[in-house]
Amino acid sequence: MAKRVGRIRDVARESGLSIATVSRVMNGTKFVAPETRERVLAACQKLDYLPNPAARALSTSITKTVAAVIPTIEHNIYAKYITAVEQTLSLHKYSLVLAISNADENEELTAVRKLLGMGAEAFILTGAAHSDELVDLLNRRGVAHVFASVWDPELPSPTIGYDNFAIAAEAVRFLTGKGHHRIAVVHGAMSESDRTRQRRAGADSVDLPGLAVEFFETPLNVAGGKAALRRLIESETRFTAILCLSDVLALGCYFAAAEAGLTIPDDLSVMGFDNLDWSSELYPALTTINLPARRMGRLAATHVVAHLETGAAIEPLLLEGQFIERDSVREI
Amino acid sequence: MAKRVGRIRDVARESGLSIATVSRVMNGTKFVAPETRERVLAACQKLDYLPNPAARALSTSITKTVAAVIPTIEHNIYAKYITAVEQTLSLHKYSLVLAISNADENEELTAVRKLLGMGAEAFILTGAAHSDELVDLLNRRGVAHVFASVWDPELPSPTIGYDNFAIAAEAVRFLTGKGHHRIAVVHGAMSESDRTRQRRAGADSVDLPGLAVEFFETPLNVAGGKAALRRLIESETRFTAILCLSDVLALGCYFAAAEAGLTIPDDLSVMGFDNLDWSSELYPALTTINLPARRMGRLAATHVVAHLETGAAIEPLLLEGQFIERDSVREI
DNA sequence: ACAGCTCAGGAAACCGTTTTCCTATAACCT
DNA sequence: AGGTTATAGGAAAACGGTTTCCTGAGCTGT
Repeated sequence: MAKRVGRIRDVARESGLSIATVSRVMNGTKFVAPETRERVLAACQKLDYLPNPAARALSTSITKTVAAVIPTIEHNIYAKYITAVEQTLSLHKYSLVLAISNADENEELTAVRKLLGMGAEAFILTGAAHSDELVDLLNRRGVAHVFASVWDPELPSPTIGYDNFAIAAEAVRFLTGKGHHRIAVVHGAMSESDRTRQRRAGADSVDLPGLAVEFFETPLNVAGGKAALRRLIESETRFTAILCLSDVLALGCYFAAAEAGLTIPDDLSVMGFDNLDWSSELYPALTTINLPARRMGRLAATHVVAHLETGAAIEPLLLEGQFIERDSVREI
Repeated sequence: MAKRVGRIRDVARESGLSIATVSRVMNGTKFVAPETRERVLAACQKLDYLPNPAARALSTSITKTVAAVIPTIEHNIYAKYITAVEQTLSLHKYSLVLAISNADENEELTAVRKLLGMGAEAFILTGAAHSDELVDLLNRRGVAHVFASVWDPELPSPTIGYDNFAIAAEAVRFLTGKGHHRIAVVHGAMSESDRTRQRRAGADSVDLPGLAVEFFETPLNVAGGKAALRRLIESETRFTAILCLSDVLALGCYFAAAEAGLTIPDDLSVMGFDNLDWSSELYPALTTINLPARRMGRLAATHVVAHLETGAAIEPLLLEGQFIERDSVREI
């Protein structure tokens, strides 16, 4: 359906110059007399000319395209991060090709194959758990990639993200510091996210006398948070604090607590993870850990672009989580 | 940094055949003797060959790429819709290039230029308000496009979406049917969305004796919803119902109502718009209007692909909103 | 006045596919 | 057996740019 569109030779003919000159004007690669330049530009304007990207890519093997694969964008933390990636790439005149893997390694592999076959020059992947074949494929072809949302300097591929293990451990210690010793940790499906696994392991790693930490796995959404709270109310242990490994789950806990007639933080302290926009608007305002998702996206994109343009290696980058103490955790 | 990668002629040499044959095997365009086919496949395997997308695109002028431009993905309704677009395109072996416009016509135009220069074969745009130059550009180049999230059969470009005006009007009528005659309509920035403008106009179009509808513009997030509720409590009019033109605003209203000691729906009825996942989890469960965002994404993608593959025209498509009556609106 | 430079701009090779012809061989028919 | 027809596979021409050479004109310096 696409109309026959102006090609470089039409511009050359129109301006009475050679295609070489036109190309040089388009790319500014070499000095061209100002008057000649004007003629070319005028012709481009007139013919509504836009260089054919495929031809250009074939000739230069530069596509200015970066791919990102992400488990979902429906969780706000990913949306923030991807938005930052897109904005940053855009700034550097790169385009973002997005694939959604539904947290499935096979879908991810398929997506990467497709994106590779589309000309993506680099990949931003989420998490550190990927099929061997995927990493292999990327390495064999020498395609740059970063794992975002995780930080693990031991990995052969560069990672830009948080130390999920350490932050979760710190969160538990924070709660014990407030006098909580029976803590429920509510988290999403372990099978869907290595970061959840890391956080859970981190929470589990804290070893203090008298400390009891129990885990509740639940779907990663508000309904899941509600269900988890109901379950843990019915459990034998009388928890004094809940650590939700995502603010979304914390929101569910708030709702379920209201329904159960429990007051936060008097009857139960709740702590979140992510610091989503609305977490400060809850009543009581949610104590949580800010993950700089936007900054992470920006950094991942910046480093990938720098690598593509200058060949600079992509170094692992640790981003700090930041404790935001508000009103949902009380000292006991 | 990209490694020198196997090309078709390497495969041809390796298998002792011509590049034409290799190409035919790769594309299955013509019968090739099974045994020959095997030889080619083996060589591909061995050399880890993947056709160069730029060369292919240049030769066929097919990029299998569709672009979507969206104001934000941080609002869940857009995330759902884009997810569906991506999944559907993926199914048809297309890739999604995503650009985020921040609801700014200039950014949008810049993005479209970039995407066009990247080889996007079609565009899925959001809303019907775009700079003239953008539409012009697309038309001059004969690039297919759809406007999603709106429905307006009068427009020269096909639209797939809802009749925002009608749905909002219906929502007001729904509330009056419940006996509400002083209704506050809370909505996001008019300047950022033609759909908001349409909805507001729709709500404003209802003309019944004794009906008073007032509008409250506020940032489109939870904090905005809270702020709006505070404002309308202080207004002179004693509203009995609030129509939030997005569930996110409704959530803010819930929070602010709790803080103000108002009970929903006894003191105040609240109605949402969007039917986000968690709206059923609120207490009281939110009465809202389901917008089939996922279905819209799927349809937009399907039609665009059909157009690209068969040349079928893209017809305007009206999707119905669906009233979900729950517990946040009471009869008075 | 002429060698030596600089510099604008052109010719043509090249990027890696697809696809159109075209040829050679095998199969089929009478 | 000889002519006709399929059919597998090859040679080469696109596709639309970029880039490497190269040429010729205009300066500069002595």
